[in-house]
Amino acid sequence: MLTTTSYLVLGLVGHLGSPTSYELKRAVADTIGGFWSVPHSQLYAEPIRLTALGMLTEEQEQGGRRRRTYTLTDTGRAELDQWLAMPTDEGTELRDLALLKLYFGGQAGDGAVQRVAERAAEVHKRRLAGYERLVSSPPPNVDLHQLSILALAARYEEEAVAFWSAVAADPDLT
Amino acid sequence: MLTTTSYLVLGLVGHLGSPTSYELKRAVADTIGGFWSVPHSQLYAEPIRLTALGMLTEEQEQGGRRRRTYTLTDTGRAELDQWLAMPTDEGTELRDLALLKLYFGGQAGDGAVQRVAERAAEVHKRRLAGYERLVSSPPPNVDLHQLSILALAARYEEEAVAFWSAVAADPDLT
DNA sequence: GGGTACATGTAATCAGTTACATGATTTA
DNA sequence: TAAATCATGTAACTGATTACATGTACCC
Repeated sequence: MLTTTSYLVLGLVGHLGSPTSYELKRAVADTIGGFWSVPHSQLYAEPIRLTALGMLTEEQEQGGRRRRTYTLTDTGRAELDQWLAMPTDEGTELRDLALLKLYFGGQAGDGAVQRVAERAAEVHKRRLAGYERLVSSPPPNVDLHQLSILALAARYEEEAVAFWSAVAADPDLT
Repeated sequence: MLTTTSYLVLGLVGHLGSPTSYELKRAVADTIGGFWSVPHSQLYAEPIRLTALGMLTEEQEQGGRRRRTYTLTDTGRAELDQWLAMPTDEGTELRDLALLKLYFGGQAGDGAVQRVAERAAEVHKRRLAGYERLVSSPPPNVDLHQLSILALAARYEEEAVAFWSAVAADPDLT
């Protein structure tokens, strides 16, 4: 019934207190987005569903932008708690278009693998720099668990930079 | 128009020659699944779409299981080539339910983070073992690009094991 | 005061998920 | 020959994607 997106929203609302959809969007873009992305339209649609289910309450501004702010209900809090406490057997899915292209690299034309690899190396360098900036000067209301995740993500990005640099240097992996 | 799933199917059909949907399913489960999963129903539905678009041809067995085998058309091959040659700006998304739960660990009840971490450590140990087995004795028709990806995935799994073990040992990260 | 970027949402379409269902092989 | 598992598919529903659209604030 509830999807992962639902729990993500419940968790964020719990963490942020009484955010608007736009604030959810910002929070996702800043941090979670790296390992669980959600398009912003979902961050408008999902709170509405959750409100209908009694997991959130909605309060709308009168006048101005007429923004809606959401807060957890006791039901929503209980649902979130129970989900957080349940271990999962799913591992990590390294969803990555460039890896998918490399996977089929044997079928690619001349130079294709190298060009893909060069771009991927750049992308991961940028992300790595971003994470390092975040870890060294974290925004307010980022806690230790969240920081540790950023550190793990940063380590992955390091691996990825090394990996793609090697592929770019020797696209046929001889 | 074409989705990533489309290209995944085109790539697999190109790689395997003339697979059935079931063979696509096996190929995904064995290797790609770790970094780009697709439910099996899509591996039945998508080739039908691609056939309608003229990118695949379908041949159906008479009698027996009446399986359908697919092969690339020239159009399909061209579409795949062009996609493979195009670099992408998207990075890796580390889609991981356990990380998401840990992200909200500050809101979780007593012992929840630890239990999630213990399970996650086990899951990643198993995956690591699986990748190592694959790398040391790869199945036939796995090429060098694919092997290198498995090696990268294995390195991530090592990181993950270390990460989750540390969290399990000290859930509050003091 | 006009442009530009930020902020806030809605609508249509369709891929993806989930569940169901049954046929073919193997094995005990 | 019964049970279990592998293999092959279909159907319904809905969440996710994509595109559009407009309002508000800020800056030059």
